[in-house]
Amino acid sequence: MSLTKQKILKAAVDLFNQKGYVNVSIRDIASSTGISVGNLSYHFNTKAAILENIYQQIITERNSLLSGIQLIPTVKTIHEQLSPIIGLYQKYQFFYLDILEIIRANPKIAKLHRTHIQTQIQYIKAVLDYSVETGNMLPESHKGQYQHLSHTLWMLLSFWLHQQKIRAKEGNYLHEARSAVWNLVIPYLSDKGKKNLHTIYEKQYTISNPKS
Amino acid sequence: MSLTKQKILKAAVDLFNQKGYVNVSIRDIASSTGISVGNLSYHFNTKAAILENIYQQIITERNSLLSGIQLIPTVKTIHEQLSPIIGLYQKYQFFYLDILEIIRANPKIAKLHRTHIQTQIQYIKAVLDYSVETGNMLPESHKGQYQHLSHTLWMLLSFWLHQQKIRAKEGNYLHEARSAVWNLVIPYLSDKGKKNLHTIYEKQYTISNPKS
DNA sequence: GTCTATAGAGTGATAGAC
DNA sequence: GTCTATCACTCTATAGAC
Repeated sequence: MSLTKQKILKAAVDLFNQKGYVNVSIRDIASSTGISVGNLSYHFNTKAAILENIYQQIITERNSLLSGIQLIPTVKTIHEQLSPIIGLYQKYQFFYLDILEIIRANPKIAKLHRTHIQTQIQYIKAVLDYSVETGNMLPESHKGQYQHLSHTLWMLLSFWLHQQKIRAKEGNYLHEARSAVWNLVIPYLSDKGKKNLHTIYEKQYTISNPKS
Repeated sequence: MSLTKQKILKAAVDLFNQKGYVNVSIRDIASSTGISVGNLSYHFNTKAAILENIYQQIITERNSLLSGIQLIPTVKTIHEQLSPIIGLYQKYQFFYLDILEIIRANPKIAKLHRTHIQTQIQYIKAVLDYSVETGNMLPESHKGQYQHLSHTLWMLLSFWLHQQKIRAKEGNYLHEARSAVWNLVIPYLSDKGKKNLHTIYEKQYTISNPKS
């Protein structure tokens, strides 16, 4: 990809994150890149084309992130791996914040993203199942329990920034989102799992309380 | 409030729910109401004025709903009261779905809604605390646990429709949102609480599984 | 109260010179 | 590849007749 194309995409992501997808015009992107509208349109025919390229970028980054991950999830590795995952949600936050508008206007991305979400939830479920096997989590107490939990965990991660924006809470995004995840999981941890989690947070008083 | 004003607000809510707040023009609202743009502007100076009136309507309905509620929450009354609350999220879904765009463009509503959310979370917390007193829920196992849980419950309720739209799942909104709430709470229920919950769902196999 | 007509500022996208 | 100029359109809001 040409340098100009890369610069356009970078400027676009920054602007989208700042003002929201629908509030950024191709004029804004052009001037922020330092080129003319005509030139921008030469590189990307439409605004949708820019979005599609960014989405490809998101998928690529996420895949390379997941492929680099330890296959044996322990409490510690899960804790550490949450960091880059949450980081992606932040880097391309406009996509997750404005997802409803985006899929309304772009059926192609809508479909891709839908299966992507499905994959993510199943990935979480697999980590939970494996944690049962390694004795960090208790077995399901009723059928479907961990499917539900996976779904809620996904919601927590993918809407965390959204709720933070709405409530105008500024705190440490990574830290708080990760705390919320662990607090949700705690009741399902075995004694072994709890002990492992405690080791991670031992330097702190406890898993941080929400700021009410 | 004049009949015309009421008709405008009703048409506006319907259109906002269908197409999303930003995608509805005052022309759309006028023609859907069956009046001219000029006439619409006579009744509401700006699009923001329409939104503010709708927001007032939401608050009024919610207050009258909460004031009519049993003060002694049991598992059964909580279950029943979830229905009208979830119903409100559905009736004014555009507000919750497009909340980010709405607060971006309307600081006044942003501030009101922020304190409103705060109240809701504290209300949930109060219900949990009371449920501990009545023996339906276990005492907190660590400080801040139920504050966290209240927050997550609020997220689940307020983003449920959002995730449903994104994932293009059509199922029964009330039924599924309520199941998600109970599934989140189950690990914290006492034996008494579990028994009471079981009574409610006894005609079903179990609390419904998510559709994967 | 209700209408038509229009101002004025945006938008995405394109034509055509260099 | 890059630019300027412009088309064709949509939007909110208002002016002024009835």
